[in-house]
Amino acid sequence: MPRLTIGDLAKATGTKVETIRYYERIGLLPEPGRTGSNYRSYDEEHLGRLSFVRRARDLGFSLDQVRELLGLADQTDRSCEAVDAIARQHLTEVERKIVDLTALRDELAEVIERCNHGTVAECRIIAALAPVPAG
Amino acid sequence: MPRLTIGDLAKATGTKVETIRYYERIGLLPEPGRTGSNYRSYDEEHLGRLSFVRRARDLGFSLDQVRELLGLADQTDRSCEAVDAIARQHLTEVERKIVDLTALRDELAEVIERCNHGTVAECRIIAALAPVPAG
DNA sequence: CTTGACCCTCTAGTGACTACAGGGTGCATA
DNA sequence: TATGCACCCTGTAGTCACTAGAGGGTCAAG
Repeated sequence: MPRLTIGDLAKATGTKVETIRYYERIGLLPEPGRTGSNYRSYDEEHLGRLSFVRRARDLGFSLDQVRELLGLADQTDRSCEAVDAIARQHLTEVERKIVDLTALRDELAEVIERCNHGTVAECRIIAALAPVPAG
Repeated sequence: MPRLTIGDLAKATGTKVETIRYYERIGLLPEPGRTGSNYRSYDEEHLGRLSFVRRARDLGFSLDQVRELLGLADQTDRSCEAVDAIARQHLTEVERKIVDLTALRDELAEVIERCNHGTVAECRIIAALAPVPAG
């Protein structure tokens, strides 16, 4: 089994070294063994676990959700109901964010559209923000 | 001119009291006068300024952007080019976020779709995260 | 034997708040 | 007059998910 330094692991997973140490500190990744000179020493299992974390993060799961998913992934003969629930909850959140941002975009676009490129005093963007016409 | 306590201002703008103090601390709002018992005392101008900040925040501008917009709003006879630029830049960011989140939603939905509600070992959601089939 | 790339720990910073802890003030009510 | 409650004050620390830096040790190549 080949041994990896933290830098190797970082390269293999597209993670910064500091982030790996951070994940270890918060208990998301297990403490690896150490070499004689106190360097962290990883194997394939660590690589798999970190890859899991990164893929889940790329899908927008929070670290708490990733922690839960990791815990569930180990209990292979349980029903995957809980996994499904976490994923669906996350999907709902993402969909809500899209709705919110879309409304925001429309409002912003409208405000910008109205700008006649004159002075600040006449600016519709500022007017849209200010509660009174600067009296 | 009616005087407002920080609580009045909070109610009038839908802002938490702590947030108003925070805005003052970071120099986004001017330090108000104080009463004999050291309570902050606000007037209509403070109300206008905080309303401006909140509307800009609701439109998703960062505090740094709000600071810039506030500075620009005071120079009424300048061209509103800079205002327009900030707003357009923000719009671009919002649009990029929508694109990213939409791609994310599609990927998540696909992963969830494939879940056959069996055991964790067979779970397609976990499989989509794990790099190897748990060998 | 020195240079440079890597590794270590520990601390503090980011954005935009939020939440205490530990006090003081003001007003109404019994 | 006491007391209770809602409000105000300062200051500090917590949130999330990292990121950056200080100040040092290790290792391989030339």
